Amino acid sequence: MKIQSFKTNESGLNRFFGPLEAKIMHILWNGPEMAIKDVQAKLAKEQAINFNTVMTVMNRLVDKGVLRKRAEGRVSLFRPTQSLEQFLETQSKELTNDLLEEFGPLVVNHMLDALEEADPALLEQLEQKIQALKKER
Amino acid sequence: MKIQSFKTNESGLNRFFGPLEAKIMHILWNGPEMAIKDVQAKLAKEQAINFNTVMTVMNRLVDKGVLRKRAEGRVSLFRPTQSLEQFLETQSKELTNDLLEEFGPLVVNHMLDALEEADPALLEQLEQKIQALKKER
DNA sequence: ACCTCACACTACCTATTGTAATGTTGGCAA
DNA sequence: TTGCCAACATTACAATAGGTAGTGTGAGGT
Repeated sequence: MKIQSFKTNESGLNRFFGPLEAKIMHILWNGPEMAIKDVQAKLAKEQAINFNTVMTVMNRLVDKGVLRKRAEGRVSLFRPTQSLEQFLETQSKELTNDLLEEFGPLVVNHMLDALEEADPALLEQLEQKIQALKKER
Repeated sequence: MKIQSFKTNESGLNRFFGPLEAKIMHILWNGPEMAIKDVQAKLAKEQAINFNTVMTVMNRLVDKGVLRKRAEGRVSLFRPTQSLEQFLETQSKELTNDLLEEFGPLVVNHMLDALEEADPALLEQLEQKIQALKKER
């Protein structure tokens, strides 16, 4: 399985995951390989949560291919299959390609409008990358 | 309600709608204001489909705000609230903004890589737009 | 008066996500 | 040795989204 939907009404990891899934991924991305109990303990700091609930969701994340499970004695240890950076890289690339495929030039204009308002520095970066690309040819 | 999810494993209108919803929107975007029966007739050319099914889905599209319903005698006529062009414009803008918000500079790079491969002409367009923006200031 | 047609209402199915009870098993303690 | 407990597996239920469709209702024409 794979991530296959980007939510426009959420932010951060919640754009790719359900709320509990997102919290779990956040924890696993900001710590070492962990057992279910460890994740539960971290989640419980905010809100009491059932062990089995955490287990079910973590196993589903394994099914989806975003977590990897490894047996260590009778305990299962979980860690993301990709680093957060890789994940964001993969997702943003996929989304960018999809957007260009689907909308083509429309997106180029929106991109510029958005860049101009939000972050003129990125505009500079953009121009320089274009120059660089031109030189390559 | 509003569109709130962009599917990466689909294409065209199916990125924003369910498969039946997408077919219905396609029909309404490529024809005049229509009654349920008209839409059903068009759908039935490919595949027999129940009148009530079409009605339910069309009413849900009204709830979502993408269709508008108008009583004409005892018949209800439906049409999109936005033109297809406006819809795509809105969606691509929203998505572009979200992408930049979420990923910032990452997206700028992917955008360029994708543009270079897919459509070098867009690269030119991009550069010219940047020049134009710079002059404005 | 009644029948038909369009619409409304309701319900069920599948999938996704959150939630949690119940079942199973293997290793350690008494 | 026996038996309990911790961790895992299995199963199930709720909510939401979307596809499907039966049943109910009401207004117009016959």
